[in-house]
Amino acid sequence: MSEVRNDGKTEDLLRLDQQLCFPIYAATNLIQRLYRPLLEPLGLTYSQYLAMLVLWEQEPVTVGQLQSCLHLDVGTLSPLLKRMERQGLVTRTRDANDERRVMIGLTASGKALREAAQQVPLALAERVGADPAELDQLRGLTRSLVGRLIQAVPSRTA
Amino acid sequence: MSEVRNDGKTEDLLRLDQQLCFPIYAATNLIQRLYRPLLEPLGLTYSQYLAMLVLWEQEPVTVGQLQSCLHLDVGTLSPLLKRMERQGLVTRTRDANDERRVMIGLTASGKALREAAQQVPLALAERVGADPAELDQLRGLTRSLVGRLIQAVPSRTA
DNA sequence: TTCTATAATATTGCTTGCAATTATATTGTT
DNA sequence: AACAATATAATTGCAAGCAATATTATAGAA
Repeated sequence: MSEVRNDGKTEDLLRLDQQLCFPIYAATNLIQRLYRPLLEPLGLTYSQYLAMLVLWEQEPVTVGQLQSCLHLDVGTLSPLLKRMERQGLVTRTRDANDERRVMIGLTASGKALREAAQQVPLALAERVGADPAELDQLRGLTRSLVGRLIQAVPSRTA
Repeated sequence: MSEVRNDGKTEDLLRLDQQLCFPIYAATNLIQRLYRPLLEPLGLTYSQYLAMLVLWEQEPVTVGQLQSCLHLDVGTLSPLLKRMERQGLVTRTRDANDERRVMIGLTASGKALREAAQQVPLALAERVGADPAELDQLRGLTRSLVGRLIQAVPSRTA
């Protein structure tokens, strides 16, 4: 009988352009499409590139450390790292002191790849061509959101 | 011989916390993990939820329209829509005027699902618990980035 | 009309991404 | 020492996500 009963406020909350999640989702998909042709010559996917960014800073690192750095599930990282090992970028070795841990290290060619990767960030920034100050502000706000999300998402370790 | 030769500036560009892409990437993954338990009772994945948001606003719609609304590849949308059809949420019918087009419409239960979805945005906002003004600002900046990205990403229709 | 170019969607093959489960190792308790 | 609890990583099963390719339909040119 009654038509769709809404006070008008809750109805608007379902509009696509009211969502915050959607532009973030769209941005990450579009960004990955932009990275692809830049990373493909390096033999890297976008997530592999992120893993390499971690490893180029610190190495070796356990799978769990990578997990908490990248906020990724182990079910994502395990096969990803195996593919990277198969490509000769990283080494996977059990920690002798704690056989549960797997240490991820860089091979020589993994380390060498850093040189070629140097130009990726600039090439991408050029393609996007946005105001650096605006991007800085966006990064800050997004980081603070990520901080909140980490609190909000139930840790699967429980 | 020579150590890693960098001027220090380009080196920093490869640091994970220098990236804008990474917090966006992490945010979207974490957001989807937050949505999952809210959407699972509705029988929706996150991307299916986004498609429903479009359809609840306008319907029927062609696959191509959904594609440009959501900035998704047709290779993503085609199977997604088939799954939604199998679940009885949407209908897929060839346009009689142009047999190339497939019109996506809502079934009765697809329309009805809107009621149950009403509480999702508020439930999520509550879990995240961030300053609404900050989120508004973030949404604005992200939207403008998405606008730039759309320009930057080569359209596959070419 | 006929033949080619373009448009719209679908399919294939691959890499994520995650929940749930499993396998193995360490720690803690008794 | 024995055994449960915990920690770490791998595996399984499913749904995206996209590039490349294929398929079918319309539009355009000859």
